[in-house]
Amino acid sequence: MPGGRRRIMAPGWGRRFKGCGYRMTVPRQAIMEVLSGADKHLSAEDIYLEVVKEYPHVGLTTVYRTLELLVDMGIVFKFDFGDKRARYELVEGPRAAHHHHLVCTNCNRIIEYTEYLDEEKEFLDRAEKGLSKKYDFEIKNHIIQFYGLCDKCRKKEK
Amino acid sequence: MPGGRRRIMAPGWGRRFKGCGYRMTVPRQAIMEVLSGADKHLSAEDIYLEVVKEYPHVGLTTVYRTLELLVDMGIVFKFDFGDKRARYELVEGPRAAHHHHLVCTNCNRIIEYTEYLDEEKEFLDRAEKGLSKKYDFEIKNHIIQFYGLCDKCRKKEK
DNA sequence: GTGTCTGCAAAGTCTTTGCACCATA
DNA sequence: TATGGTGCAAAGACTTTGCAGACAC
Repeated sequence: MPGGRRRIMAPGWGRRFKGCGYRMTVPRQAIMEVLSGADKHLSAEDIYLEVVKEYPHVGLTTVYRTLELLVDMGIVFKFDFGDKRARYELVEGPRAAHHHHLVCTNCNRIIEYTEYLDEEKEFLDRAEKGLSKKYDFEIKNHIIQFYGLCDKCRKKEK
Repeated sequence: MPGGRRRIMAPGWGRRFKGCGYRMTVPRQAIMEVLSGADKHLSAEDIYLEVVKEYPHVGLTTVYRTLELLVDMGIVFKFDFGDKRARYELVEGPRAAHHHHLVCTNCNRIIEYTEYLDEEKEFLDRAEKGLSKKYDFEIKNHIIQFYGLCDKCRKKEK
């Protein structure tokens, strides 16, 4: 379901893995394909279910291990939305336009938005520059999330 | 340890609980005191260990249940830093100056910063206003986190 | 007195680990 | 062939649930 029928060969990844001292394998290839074709952040289980359709022998453990690898390599970003399962998303990729999230604290619905990115960029550039200098901290990524009630839950509360 | 020896009576809370249809009890009072005296975001267990010092009969379950209540009431904010345990912090309170976090993805150290809040406010005000209108979303809170490597971990990596 | 709250123990959920076998380079 | 990778099952960590007894109002 996530990623649909698309088969994307994700060609450059083998090199990327090798460059980091890792091997390219069938499960890893499959996971990269799912991530490349995904149109939203996926949980480990989402990815697993997708991979298993084509490669039934692959285990959930491998998905977790590969995701950890990908996060370490900086290829994938890991999100926490407050429900307990983590979500994963390609840092850069065909559809990985930069975006942020509105998280409904009642029903856990997640709305992505891409507005205000210019204003954001201006603010973030300044903050990142200043903070990394002041705290000697190498910033690799950031997250902005707004929490509150989505339209449906607001209506219910009334 | 978190919160030290301070005993803060947190007087208004009883009314707040009642106002929401809940009762003020000894464990709840104790938890509010710990949160009020805390000088950083605490995990459920941190709070539990602190409460138990004074009220040994209180259970961890009650801490979890109370925190959930407090989050629902909008009194406490719940953070996820990527390690799996959630952290809690009073939304407003004696020392709850607004701040954000730098999270080291290697050692999980968390650095709070309060710089750039003016620039941030400007950007956030505009974004909040626009987003809540566009998505009919009632924004109650927000989070900004930068991920990367802290000074110590940068040195180690070299 | 009544409905809420609490503690304990047990269950649940997501994630990680141990280990023997397998596959990539 | 030598490591690194994999799957399965079991363990682990944090959090939630069930239930009888206790307490606030």
